Amino acid sequence: MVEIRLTNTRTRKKEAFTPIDPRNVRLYLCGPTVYDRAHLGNARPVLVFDVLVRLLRHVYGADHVTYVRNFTDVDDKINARAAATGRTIREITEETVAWYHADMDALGAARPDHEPRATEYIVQMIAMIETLIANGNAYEVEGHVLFDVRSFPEYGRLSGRSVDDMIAGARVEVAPFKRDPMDFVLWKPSEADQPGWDSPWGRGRPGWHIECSAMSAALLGPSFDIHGGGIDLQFPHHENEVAQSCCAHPQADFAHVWLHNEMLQVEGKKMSKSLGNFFTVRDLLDRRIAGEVIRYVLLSTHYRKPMDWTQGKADEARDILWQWRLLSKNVEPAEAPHPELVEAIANDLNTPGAIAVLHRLKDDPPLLLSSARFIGLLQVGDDEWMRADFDALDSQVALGDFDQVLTRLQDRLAQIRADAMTSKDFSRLDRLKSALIDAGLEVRMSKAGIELVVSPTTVQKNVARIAEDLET
RNA sequence: GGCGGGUUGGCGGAGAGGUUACGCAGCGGAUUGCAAAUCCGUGAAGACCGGUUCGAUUCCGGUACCCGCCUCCA
Repeated sequence: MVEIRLTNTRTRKKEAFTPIDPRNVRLYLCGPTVYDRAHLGNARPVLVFDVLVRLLRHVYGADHVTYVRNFTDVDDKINARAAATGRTIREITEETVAWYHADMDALGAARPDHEPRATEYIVQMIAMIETLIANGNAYEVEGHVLFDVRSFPEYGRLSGRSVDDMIAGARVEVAPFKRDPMDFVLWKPSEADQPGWDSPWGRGRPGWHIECSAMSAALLGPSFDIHGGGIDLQFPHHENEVAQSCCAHPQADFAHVWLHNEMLQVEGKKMSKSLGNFFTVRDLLDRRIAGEVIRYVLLSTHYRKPMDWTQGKADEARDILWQWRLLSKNVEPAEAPHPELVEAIANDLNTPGAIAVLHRLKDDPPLLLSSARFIGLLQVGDDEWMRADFDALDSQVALGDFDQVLTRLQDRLAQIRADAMTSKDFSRLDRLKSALIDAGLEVRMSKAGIELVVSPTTVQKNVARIAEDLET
């Protein structure tokens, strides 16, 4: 069996992965707060986990993995969006969930087994908060319930901070009713115009952190295998989850392995609205950058390193995928991926190493195909982006399939070339050739004949025009 | 101030204490009416300063610079 090694934030080491129960390997990934389109950085942990889940299913069996990713659908940002647009919270969250699904689908990320919504687990959250109060880890004050960080000696261990350090560096205004400045909210009161649920502490809504603790416990149990997210969630979100879950389930030990991906940058800078380099996955798709291309770029840097999104990388990825697509056209995939590729992924999800393996498989298209698919590339149906549409074409001639246009062109060119070879006058042929190259076509002439190959830059419309002119 | 990530050849980007990463670009050759594609070959690296070692880009310490978290942004 393939040995999987993962870097565990909890221990700061790369460790051999041993599931609690090999018949049911359980993972949890913090999902989005649904108030707007997912930006490119949101896609990174999703793809990291997508690759991880593919590996785990390969090793432990497709039916022996449970992958949970939540939707946070109660949050003050959502409330603000509703107030600003005059729409209902429900409309906004439903719409955003649908967007999220569409965008992540486009990146080839398989849907998790469960996608719980926070609002469906309020009962479990209230129960967990009651337990925390009963255990002496939380207290109610002025309609709020707060977690008492001093009651959990391990607090700060995941993120490598001590409570005292955090207080020293804190720049937060501390609510006067907190026992300790680092205490965080489990439950807070809602105004009449805010979403709220009845609870032992009055009508209110949950704090952010308790959601993930309650949903992971409900769907995966108090102890499970892998928990992940962006490194920015390590503190406070994940630290607080650990505190809540471990105190509510003292006999359990919550997530065994913590995986954190480093952040994404754009052209060397942090992606932010103020820098004007902020964009969503949908923005890229709308610019006709294929989901598969985005996936390739994100997987071409190891998940624990900061990664830079650049247009140059997107272009290179497009060209490589195009080449692989041509190579594996009409090819049946081999039965299994290349062992070295699986080994690379098993070694702390070394996706750049896996891509290097793919490059070496150019001579074996079936194996290239099965191996690429192991990391979600060259999937059936993801090659839509290779077909330019004819919508804008206002040709007089009915064109039919573009392949037929190319075949006709090839034949005409071959004829013209044969004539040129005898007359030694290549001027017309050269003019045609450069016109076709300008239109983005590859023109391959050999003794065997002429082959026209579409490239990522082919403007089919222009090629069709040339073909048309040649006919008349 | 505290915690963490990064710094590899022109660009992107890995593994490994000693033997080719890989890709893109470049260069040389084969091939071609000319090209393209393809094939063959090839140069090019490890921020800086110390230490450990027979040997370090890889381990340890320090310096510099970049980035992030500590503020419910993955």
